[in-house]
Amino acid sequence: MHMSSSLHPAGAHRTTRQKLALERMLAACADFRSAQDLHAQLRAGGARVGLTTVYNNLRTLAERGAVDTVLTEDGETLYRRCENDSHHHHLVCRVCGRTVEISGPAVERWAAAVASSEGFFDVRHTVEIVGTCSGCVNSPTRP
Amino acid sequence: MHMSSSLHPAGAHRTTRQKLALERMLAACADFRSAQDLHAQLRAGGARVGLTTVYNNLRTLAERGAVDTVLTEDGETLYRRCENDSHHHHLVCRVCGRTVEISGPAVERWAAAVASSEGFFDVRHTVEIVGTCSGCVNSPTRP
DNA sequence: TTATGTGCAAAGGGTTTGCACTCCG
DNA sequence: CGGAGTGCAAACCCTTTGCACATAA
Repeated sequence: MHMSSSLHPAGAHRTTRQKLALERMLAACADFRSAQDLHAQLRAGGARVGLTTVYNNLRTLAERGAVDTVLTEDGETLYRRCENDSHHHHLVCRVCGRTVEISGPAVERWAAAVASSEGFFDVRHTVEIVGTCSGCVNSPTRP
Repeated sequence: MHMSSSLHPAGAHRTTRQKLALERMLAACADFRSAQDLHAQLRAGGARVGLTTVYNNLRTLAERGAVDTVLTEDGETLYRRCENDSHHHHLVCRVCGRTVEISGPAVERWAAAVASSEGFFDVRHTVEIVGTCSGCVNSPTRP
């Protein structure tokens, strides 16, 4: 049995109107957005896209590592395009949502060291830092 | 209007069979457990407790800071009694759930430094490290 | 006694799945 | 054409809420 005919290379991806719209939307957004949010904006912008499709594509993009995901405490997943292929973390403003991508070789090393000293293998870690950004400290109202 | 009569001090807490059972269960568990899980174990142990009550009490305990909570990627909240009042993080085995409390002055300093260099204030952070513990690396089946 | 606590049943809310239809390649 | 992609509706799953009943103080 031939595993894959020359017609369909391993990860065949079709270009569809919906995918393009979603990718354009992601490219235009600076912060993390929920799937529902992105869908609503797409609809508002006149794009005919289903919520399921948005979920499907976001999941795919996330698996592929093309978008970052963050979990909110109320069980929502937020997505944002990576502007940086390498491993990194986020510093998020709790008021305006402004996000800064940060990388810290120090933490990476620390996490790996701690884990291996406890005899753990195949280690992954997540780090989220939230604070109030300078712009929001002085203005009590949301921008 | 008198805000509170002398009969009922601000945070009145009643001691009930259910609360005691839950607290005993938490005291006996070393790792993070889901509400459903704790409820199932209570039932299995013969305790007559409702799922709603478990949720109610866990929420209260968490607000009070008596238990730590962790969010899984599939939207579940896991609870565990705090055995350590100070700030710390967790190293969790993805197979058996074994948890090690870790503290890392290095990360704390790093997080604080990164945040302030970006002009953020009132910073909080979360760190979760997951890996496969030594006991689970060699045994493909779950304990 | 009485209001706090309990717990069943049902609603909520984000996400996934079933499945027939669409349309890219 | 043929199968990847789409999207409605319904299922899922964890969690919360409504409300009548139980019970600690």
